[in-house]
Amino acid sequence: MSQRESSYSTKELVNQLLKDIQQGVIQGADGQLPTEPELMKQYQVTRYTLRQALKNLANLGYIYQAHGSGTFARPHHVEGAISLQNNVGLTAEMARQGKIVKTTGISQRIVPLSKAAFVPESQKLAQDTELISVIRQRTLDDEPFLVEHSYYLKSMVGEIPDSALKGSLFAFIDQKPGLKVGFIDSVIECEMITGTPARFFNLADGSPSLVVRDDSYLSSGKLFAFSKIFYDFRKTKFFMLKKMH
Amino acid sequence: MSQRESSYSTKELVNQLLKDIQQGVIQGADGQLPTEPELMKQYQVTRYTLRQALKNLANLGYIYQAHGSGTFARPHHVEGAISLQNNVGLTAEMARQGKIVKTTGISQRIVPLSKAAFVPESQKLAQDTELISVIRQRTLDDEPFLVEHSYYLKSMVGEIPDSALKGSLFAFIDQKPGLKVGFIDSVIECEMITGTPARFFNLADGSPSLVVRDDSYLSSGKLFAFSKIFYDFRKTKFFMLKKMH
DNA sequence: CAGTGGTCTAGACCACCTG
DNA sequence: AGGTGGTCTAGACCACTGC
Repeated sequence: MSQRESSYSTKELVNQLLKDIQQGVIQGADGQLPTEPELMKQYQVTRYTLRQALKNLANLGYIYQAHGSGTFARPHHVEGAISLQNNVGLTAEMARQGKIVKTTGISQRIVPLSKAAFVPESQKLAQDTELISVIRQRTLDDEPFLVEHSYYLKSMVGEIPDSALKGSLFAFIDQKPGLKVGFIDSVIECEMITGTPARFFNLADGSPSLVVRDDSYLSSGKLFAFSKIFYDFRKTKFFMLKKMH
Repeated sequence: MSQRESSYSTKELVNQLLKDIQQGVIQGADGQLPTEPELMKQYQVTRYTLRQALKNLANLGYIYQAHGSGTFARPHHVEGAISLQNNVGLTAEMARQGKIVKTTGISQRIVPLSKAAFVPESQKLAQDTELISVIRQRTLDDEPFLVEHSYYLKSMVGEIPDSALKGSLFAFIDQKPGLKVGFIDSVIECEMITGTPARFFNLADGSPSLVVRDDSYLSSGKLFAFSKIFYDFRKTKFFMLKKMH
């Protein structure tokens, strides 16, 4: 761990603690971390900030806190799995595991809602709502991995430059002034696929696929996009940590 | 909303707020809830307790808070979906939606780890660890829904009476003194099934299934069970809310 | 600029685990 | 009994939104 002049914000403390945990410089041989009073002193933060940071790390699966016993580092995650709770984006998350996500196929066009292949799960929009339809094929370590079909509400996000389509569309939206992503409703299911997705994965029509349906909202609560992502079921595992209380 | 003598705990406040939101007695026509100072006054709690409760409700998808604008009720969840974040158990969650989960087939036996059909994702145990193997077939509204194969560490949970096998094994564990469930690692994937699960679902060998692999830990951090649940992919949707920040 | 939720401080007391 | 994390109080200041 390192000393600092100004005090840590929760976010900074999360990053610093994570670094120190991964380098093994704060936990003992049994994985136990210092007590909260000691961590408060070491990192010069109040208990509130410390506990916010520890809660974040627990939600990400890096530590757990046992009432009456102490705080402990956890052995690492399931290999190759995609965290459902993590929100750094797919590319960044895979990069952490040394894997590379590339976008190999893109198409963009404008359609009215009435012509969309699917609609949001829990929201009604006018039939003539203008949508930007984006279909992307993406690979993981140069092998077919997913087909993503997204609809963005044109009235909310404006134009999407081709340069933004190759990387994280999510980051592009978040950067625009006045557009802050708030939350995403996800539905995970298993569906038979045909046509383009099946061919991209080199699977027969009628093969299964792990499918994630997302409805994306701004922090203001307004829907700005909805999408459907087809994953190659042979290469995909989703991971999450459920906490009891 | 109702008046109370003693002040609410966070958990009680969550339940009370949820009731008041679902009955529509606190939000306006546009779904906006009173401001935090007003809610503090109405429910006689401090801001800390109130915000803990609101955070819980937001994580469950019932409300969202928009910085600078206010707190709003959200339209309801995806029909028939199983929340990945909810921890009341499958039976109770389905009951909320008016659906009934029954256990139709049970088998229990003792096996060593070396004979288990699968092992925990991220933990090594001795090959001779004694396990209680439990296989259960469960229906949703009297139609085949899932096949669950669980292994419990005998040294930790002791005997499991037949009476406990019909309902929530989870609740049975949690009730035993000294056994408090802490967290569960879940991995979701899509897998081809054959044999018993396929026949239970009336599907051909090689049909897909939505599979959830759980590793269950006590609050002390010790693994006490691991399981694999096969869901009929035609009837299963998982739901979760991802929050950004 | 007024009003909203978001972050942080400082401190008290409670509940749980271990010796 | 002593030490751990969990909950709660009371209050300050910051950041964002909308008029």
